[in-house]
Amino acid sequence: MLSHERKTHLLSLLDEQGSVVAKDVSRELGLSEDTIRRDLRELARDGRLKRVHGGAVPIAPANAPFPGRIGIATPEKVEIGKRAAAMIEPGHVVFLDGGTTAIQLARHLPRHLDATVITHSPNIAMELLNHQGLEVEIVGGRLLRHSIVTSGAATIAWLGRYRPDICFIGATGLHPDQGVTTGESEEAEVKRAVIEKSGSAVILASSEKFGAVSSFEVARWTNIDGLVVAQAASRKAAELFGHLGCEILSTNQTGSRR
Amino acid sequence: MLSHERKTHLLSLLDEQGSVVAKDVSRELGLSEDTIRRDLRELARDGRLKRVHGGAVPIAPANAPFPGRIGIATPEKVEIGKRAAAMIEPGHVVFLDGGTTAIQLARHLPRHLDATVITHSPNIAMELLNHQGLEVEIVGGRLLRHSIVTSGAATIAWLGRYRPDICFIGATGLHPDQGVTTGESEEAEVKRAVIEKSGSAVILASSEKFGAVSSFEVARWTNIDGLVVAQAASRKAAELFGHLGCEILSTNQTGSRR
DNA sequence: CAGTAACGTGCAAAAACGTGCAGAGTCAAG
DNA sequence: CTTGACTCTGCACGTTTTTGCACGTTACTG
Repeated sequence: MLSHERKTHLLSLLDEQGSVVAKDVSRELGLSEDTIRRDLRELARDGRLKRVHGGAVPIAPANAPFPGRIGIATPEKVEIGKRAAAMIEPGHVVFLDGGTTAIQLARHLPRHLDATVITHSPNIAMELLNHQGLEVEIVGGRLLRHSIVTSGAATIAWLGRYRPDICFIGATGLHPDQGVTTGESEEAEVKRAVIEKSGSAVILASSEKFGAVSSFEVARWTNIDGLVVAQAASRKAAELFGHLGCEILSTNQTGSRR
Repeated sequence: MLSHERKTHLLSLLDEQGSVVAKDVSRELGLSEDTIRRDLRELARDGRLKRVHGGAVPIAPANAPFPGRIGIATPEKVEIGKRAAAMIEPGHVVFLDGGTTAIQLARHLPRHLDATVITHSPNIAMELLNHQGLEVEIVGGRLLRHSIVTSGAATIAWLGRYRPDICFIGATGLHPDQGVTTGESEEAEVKRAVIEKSGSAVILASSEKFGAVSSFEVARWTNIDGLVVAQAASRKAAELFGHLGCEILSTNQTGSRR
């Protein structure tokens, strides 16, 4: 790994998570802390970040009023996003739901992937501007402020035109008996419609949602093909959802094939 | 293998992966590291890449300034945006074009204005998230990277559903005889469609566009109702466009209301 | 105020580097 | 066909950069 790659990695971590911890990065990359510290020192000398005890923080701490950046990226969401991104193959037509985990997916798509992404989130669309090879299709409609997605009758009608190969859906409740649920009625309708049209449906599943039930049903388990979970949560996921007929996908498991 | 082939290969690797490691490439191609290093050195001398210890990285580091943030806000665009924002009244249904000037308009909308904004730019939509009173409607379609708006047949079809009270349109050419023009064919079609559906059409007119002609016609002057210009450019605007039947609007002039 | 974690510096091994050089291949003139 | 100039490639060798470890110092934590 080149020193330059490391520095880029550090800066992007800083961008995604708001801070970096030298120890964590050294473990993640399999390098000594000294090396990471040296990199951080040099980046700090160049004014690219601010060095603090234990790691580093962005140079201008209060520079993120832009709402597109909201939604803190927990390591778990980053991991799930990365794993899900690896499922997308060249030529695929993919639907991407809104939400912080989906943003991580978008962020970790290979930079030159040749595929089509359909999304109803302007947030996701903006995130994908950097990906040259990608064709991006936006589903219009009334914008829901809270979740930064479009919804409503217009959105549903428009969705009827698409038949994605695969869709990646977020949810706020994942319960063995109650199925996949979310907290907003309109959003639930959109998710339902997407899942129905898609060749396969994959849920982006943070462990905090395990066992939870929200008010509006998105799908029964029989309609879900896969569940992307973090490595640390894969055992719990297998216990809860393993018998429901959907594949549990996490890093280094169940086929690491891209 | 020819030296030229190798160099092409190196550059494409760089493009795909964001960096190349001399050792890896030498192994991959079955050549000595010296040869690869020589190639890299020459490519670096020609300014095609940047040499670093261990390999090379792209010349313009992929520091990808978040595209939503780019779009320099010149004082003139800010002034035009402010002036145009003042034209929007409670209850209005407004169409907002994409572009840097339109972003300024969005940014200067009263924070609690009770109105509806229709836009085909995810950029604008994100900008409007902060405006609590606003209803935001996104027009879907294929995303044009360069201008950050949707376009294409789907967008045009979708537009058919709206009848905005007023639309604010950007353009790259404003010529007394040649009318309003822009540099992208698909975009021009969208702008045409919007103007046709709108109760009144207003152009956001930076003075740099005065007298310019781009390749694709957006509208004739007879279809344009207003031209928002900066104070400093208002005299020139009056000379050029005053006789064409559209109102020239700038701060402190021509009735600051509506 | 004591214990722990993080820090910086010096140092040595390893990796990568640049340069000079020799062998192999190419090409055109003789 | 031969010869000489030229280029490309890989190797040798000395130099520079990077990296991890050791060790003494500094900064947090309770």
